[in-house]
Amino acid sequence: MLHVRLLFLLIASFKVAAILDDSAFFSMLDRLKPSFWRAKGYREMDDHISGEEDEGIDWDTEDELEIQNTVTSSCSTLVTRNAEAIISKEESSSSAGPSNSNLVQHFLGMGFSNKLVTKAIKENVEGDTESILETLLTLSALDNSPEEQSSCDLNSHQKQQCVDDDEFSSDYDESFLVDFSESDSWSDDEITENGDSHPTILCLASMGYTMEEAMAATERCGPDASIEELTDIIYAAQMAKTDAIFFEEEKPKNSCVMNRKQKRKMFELEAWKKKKQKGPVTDADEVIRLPNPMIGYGVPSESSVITHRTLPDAAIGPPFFYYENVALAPKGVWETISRFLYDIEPEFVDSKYFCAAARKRGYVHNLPINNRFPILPLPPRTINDALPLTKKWWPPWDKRTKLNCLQTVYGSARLTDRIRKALEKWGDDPPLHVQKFVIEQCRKWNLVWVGKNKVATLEPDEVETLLGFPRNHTRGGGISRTDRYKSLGNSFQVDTVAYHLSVLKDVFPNGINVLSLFSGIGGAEVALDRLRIPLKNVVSVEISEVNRDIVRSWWEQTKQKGNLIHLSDIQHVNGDTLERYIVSFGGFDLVVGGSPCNNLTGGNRVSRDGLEGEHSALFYDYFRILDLVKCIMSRQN
DNA sequence: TGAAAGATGAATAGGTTA
DNA sequence: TAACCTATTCATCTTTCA
Repeated sequence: MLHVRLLFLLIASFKVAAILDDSAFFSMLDRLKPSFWRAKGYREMDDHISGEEDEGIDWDTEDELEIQNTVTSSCSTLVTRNAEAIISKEESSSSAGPSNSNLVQHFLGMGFSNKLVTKAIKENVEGDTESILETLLTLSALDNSPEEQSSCDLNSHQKQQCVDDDEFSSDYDESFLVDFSESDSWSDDEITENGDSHPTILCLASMGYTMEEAMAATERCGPDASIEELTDIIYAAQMAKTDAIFFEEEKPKNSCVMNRKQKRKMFELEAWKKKKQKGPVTDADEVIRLPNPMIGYGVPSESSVITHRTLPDAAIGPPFFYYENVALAPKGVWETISRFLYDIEPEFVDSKYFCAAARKRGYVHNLPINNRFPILPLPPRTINDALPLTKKWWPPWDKRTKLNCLQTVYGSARLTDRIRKALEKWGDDPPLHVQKFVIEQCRKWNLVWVGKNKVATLEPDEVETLLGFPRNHTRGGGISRTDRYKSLGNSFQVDTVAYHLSVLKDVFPNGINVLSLFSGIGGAEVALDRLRIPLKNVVSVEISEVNRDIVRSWWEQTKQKGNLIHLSDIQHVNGDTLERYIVSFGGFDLVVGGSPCNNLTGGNRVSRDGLEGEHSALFYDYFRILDLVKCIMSRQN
């Protein structure tokens, strides 16, 4: 078996891209973003479960069992050793001459040691970066030749002794997910008798995944699965790990597995080379632009409608899924979301084409897009039609016909009082600067005219109506006015979502099984109900007790015939949970949800951190669960 | 103690103009 | 084409008040 492992060492020593399809390779590696691995520690399972949820569930999933029996591969030690060199402060003081300092720093930043960089530069006097890079790769391979791996290869016992030192661990903040496995029981039996292994497994191993990971993923997805699919599965399994694993991560590492940082380094290295070869990234390559007008594949009120699109192969097949978030997210966010959700192009739609309030959102889904229909009657699409009592008092110099986005916070009574007093000074024709001030405040806080010189904030029930919910949907049950605004502000615009989901009515005439993630106040459930699509089984995952109560109350008041199951924390939803429901229901027909936008929205002045943000990172749980559902369901079919 | 009010800009896109 | 202007944004934190 030794020669097989030597092969791994060689593979890891050279460009992985050479043995992979470029797009698959970069797609896979690009997913390994820092935020991806910076998920918060998982807490104990304490999901609140109602309905038919059973007690005494065995939370150890088959997936986890597979993972927990995984082992570490010695092949990735190569990169580990390089990475150790990266963070050596002593080494970081370059000995190269001043003229090369930028070059040295550049390669140091890639993760090569100062020693190797200096040597490579000396060997390439012309200073050609491409040549230096090639030399560095070669030197890295030699520097990590099998002879130098004495403490880290050959058998599992010895591998245990290959411990990442403190310096290494401290530098790699993503490393808490490094150990996919806790045991280290890789036996040579897991390589085929003749010493060969499936090429895909070799590729995965060369990327730093353990052989067990690679084999488990291959087993689950079949031998013909793409590298991208396999890495997705491995990731999903990783994310399904419980906190016990994370606590283990705080201990000194006994693994030689290439960690996320190292994988990222590899990606950066390859990406830099690719960039050099192709030149600067162009808009056409990567940037997702918002459409103008923002009508997606079409809205009821517009004549130009796209009725056909081609989905990526990985996106085809059950379940249907529907993901939502704010359109105006920081740059790169939608590219990442799209990349994770099977490279489906987002559909950006402004709900101002459905109702009287703007709501610019992006939707990634694999639903059909032909034969959509809206909920009837169509909701009013102007402020005056939606709020007819305001028409009488609307001054001619306020040209608004649409409200801006319905937010989670609203203007105060004191503000509207100040506006009234400012206007009363001037009679019917306030000067332009006063008009400008008033209009600015009205736009900012969505104020409407309710009397002479009187503006007012929207009432919660008016917000409910504008968003397509039943009046008083969020009222009562102990919820404050402030929390009503907050829950509503975080919700779907029902008519918009229903228009997209309407295609499911013919597909599931007898009802639908729904996995609703980040349910909130039940926008998806209300949309399906308003479409008259029977809700057979709904597993609703929502962290807020107040919101869960709202949905439960709606469920009872609308006399739903199906089953509603509530789970609280999406981070506790694992493969076993999902498999139980899938077996019980015969599968989920729709996975729907919009993950938190807190760290994406422009209104957040404190922590607009993108998908790395504390809340918005939960997008990866949406992907994790969706991918698990797809995998479990495909395994059952 | 909980609810409401007030203070806190930047990122981004689109339009206009020189 | 670049510079400038305008408009928009599923928010967070601290203070005030009843």
